Amino acid sequence: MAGRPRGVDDSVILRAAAEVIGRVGPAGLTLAAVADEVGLVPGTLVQRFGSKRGLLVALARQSAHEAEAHHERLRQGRPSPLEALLALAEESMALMDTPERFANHLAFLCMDLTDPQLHEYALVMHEAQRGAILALLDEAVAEGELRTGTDTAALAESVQALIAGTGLTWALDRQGTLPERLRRAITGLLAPHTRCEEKR
Amino acid sequence: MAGRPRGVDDSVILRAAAEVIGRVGPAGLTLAAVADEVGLVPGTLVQRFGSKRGLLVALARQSAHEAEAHHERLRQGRPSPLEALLALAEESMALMDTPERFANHLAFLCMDLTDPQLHEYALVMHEAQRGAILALLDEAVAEGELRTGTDTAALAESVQALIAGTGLTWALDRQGTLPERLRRAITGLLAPHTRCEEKR
DNA sequence: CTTTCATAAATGACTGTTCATTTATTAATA
DNA sequence: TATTAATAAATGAACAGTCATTTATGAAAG
Repeated sequence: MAGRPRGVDDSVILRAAAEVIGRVGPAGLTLAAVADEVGLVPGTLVQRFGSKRGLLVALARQSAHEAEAHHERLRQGRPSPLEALLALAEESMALMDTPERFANHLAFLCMDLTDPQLHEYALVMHEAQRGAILALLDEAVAEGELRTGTDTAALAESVQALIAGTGLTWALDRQGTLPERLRRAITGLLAPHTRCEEKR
Repeated sequence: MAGRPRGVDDSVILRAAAEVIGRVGPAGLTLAAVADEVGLVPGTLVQRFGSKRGLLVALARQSAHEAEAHHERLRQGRPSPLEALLALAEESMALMDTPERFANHLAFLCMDLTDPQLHEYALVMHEAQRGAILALLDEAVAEGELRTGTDTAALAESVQALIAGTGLTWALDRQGTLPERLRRAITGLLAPHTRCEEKR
């Protein structure tokens, strides 16, 4: 006994919300803007997600799930663990192709940090990313790309910090492209621990 | 020709604004909250700073000037350039002693990035910090703490990214204290380039 | 008396939320 | 099969609250 079918799917609405956040930031986000984007009306969004905050929670949950799923199939088709690591870094910034969008999405993440329920999902994403980084570093050691004995756990934390931090410096000084700066920063960090570095 | 003297100084108001931002975030910032903090009334702030945005611009300007002045006298009393560098990292997070406050101040920085006028001051702060980091790294090379031939420019960029990024990871997983994690991350990054590392 | 600072009240715009109503679809009944 | 009931989705108008800003007025100094 189903009633009227939904005109637009939840995931479409959430994607629209993410798009709006990227454009006007989390503070400028309004139900009217999201509703406009998908051809609905503000009240409908409240009825479907309970409240504005409910929509944001749903968005955080979807993002977390998507990120986890993405990390699973990251190694496929990459020539080496370290190349896969660089790909992870770049693709984690997929939605942030301009300094403004990066800033707005980062601001959304900051908002997450002050709301217990949102923080939960942000933490899931964060730990999934660190797990993926650590796995790739361990694999790099196993395959001989990195020196045996490397403290991969400490390195993983630094790599993760470097990814977010490089995005921020890029958004500030706006020089070059983000992918190229990520590549430079990460390879610079890992260079002293690579095998070929031993020949120096 | 002075009329009635001001009850509270501009700098006091701006400090209060920074405090409010740290507590409720830039989105939750309201003129009423700031006015309350200093014992004034919202309208007064509008008259003195032109608008809410004017107050934020003034805050950004003051922060930039304070940061520049602070970097000047950073080397004094520090045993070594690298120790001074660690001090710089820790003190740049002075206002962000809790994960929430870090998140809120970072969100304010993100807001800066989308407003041309605010971005200008954020850029000044950013470049002043990078200049200070670079100077300390160069000094470390000159004094023999770091290997000669080290690419200090590239390293400075990484250090700066690492500072902000480590703050973010700390705000997310909330493990340990920020100073100790900053110290670990930065020394880890620099370790391969230190002199004593050559003995390996 | 003029100038500057501060106040208090009022305004106007914006926004999340609610509610009654309409629309579209499925299930049951004769 | 044709018709009716039940259900969920969506609408549009209205509500209530918040907040920055403006205006008119008073107070404190030179």
